[in-house]
Amino acid sequence: MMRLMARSSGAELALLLLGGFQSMVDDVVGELASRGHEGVRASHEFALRAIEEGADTATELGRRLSVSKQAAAKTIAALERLGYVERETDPSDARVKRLRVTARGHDMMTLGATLFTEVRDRWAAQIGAEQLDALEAHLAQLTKNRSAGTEGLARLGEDLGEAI
Amino acid sequence: MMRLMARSSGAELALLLLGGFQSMVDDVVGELASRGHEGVRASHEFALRAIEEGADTATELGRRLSVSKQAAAKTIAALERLGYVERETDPSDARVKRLRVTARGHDMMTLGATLFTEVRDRWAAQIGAEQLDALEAHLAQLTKNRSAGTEGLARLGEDLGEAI
DNA sequence: TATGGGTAGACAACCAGGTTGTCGACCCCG
DNA sequence: CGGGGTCGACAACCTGGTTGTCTACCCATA
Repeated sequence: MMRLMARSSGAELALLLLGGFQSMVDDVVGELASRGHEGVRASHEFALRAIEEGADTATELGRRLSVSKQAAAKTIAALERLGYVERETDPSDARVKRLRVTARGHDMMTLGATLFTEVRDRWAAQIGAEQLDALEAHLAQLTKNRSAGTEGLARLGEDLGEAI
Repeated sequence: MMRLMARSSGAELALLLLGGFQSMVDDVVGELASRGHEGVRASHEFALRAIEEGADTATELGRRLSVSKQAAAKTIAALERLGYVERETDPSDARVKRLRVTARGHDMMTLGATLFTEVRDRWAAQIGAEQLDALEAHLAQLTKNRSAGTEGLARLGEDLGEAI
């Protein structure tokens, strides 16, 4: 029996995709930390963006992120602790706690977006803008039948379990 | 202030990479489950491969996976429970429990590798083999300075935390 | 030969981020 | 005015990591 069986080319590709993702995220999160946003995780950025885009209650955030409302509530608690969102009871419906992204939250979102784009620009410089555009387009095509948006993030835990 | 701020193109790319990874893994794990390997996670496949390639003790597996030996021990326990590895005390060093991949373990690894490759082949059919090769080559180039191998997997939890 | 330093693995406590289930408060419709 | 559905809180639990501590063991050296 042969030892050291070659890693399948498919698995290689999966690892490469994961590595690319990790690389970007590590970079952005690290830079974010060094610019006054310690403790933030990429998930926070995505959740914050969802809130800003209208998911301004725990239940709705859970829906957008494809996660239970309890899980969303935990994320919100973290966001609140870090000063990125504020909660206040909706005057027109005493059941709901309305979420509002704070100024610091907006700062973080903006900086995060910028940092992500900077990484992408660096990549473009490295392999050529056309190549990177093509890579992105192909990836979009290959995953277009699945929910590749922010919702996908929610299933990361699950997929990670499966994936790591 | 404008609402609905566009997602940064960089973040978009990160999400695409993650989506691609998830897509492959979901596919493979699902197929594995339907072929007699229920309960296996992609991490198991990677850990098993590391064991087969020589990381045949808990401590060494931890090293390869960039994870604590305790975490490696938990993975090994899962692998053992699923019947993919066996442990026995090393006759020449009573401290170590030597790991051995079982026949079923080899089956799973082989099938997993095949399934990953099949997904890759499907992708090649979808966007063209040259395009996929180029995508892979570019990704490899972009991540070549980081440990893009199996070790990266271990940090998934961490990165996920950061990333989701 | 005794002893002590380093290593392997077991065990416990803990944490993060998910899950489900239950509950009280509340809205709104009939 | 009463009841069904929704919101958020709380509790218990799971998974897959972490650190710290402990015992058993190997090995080198005084």
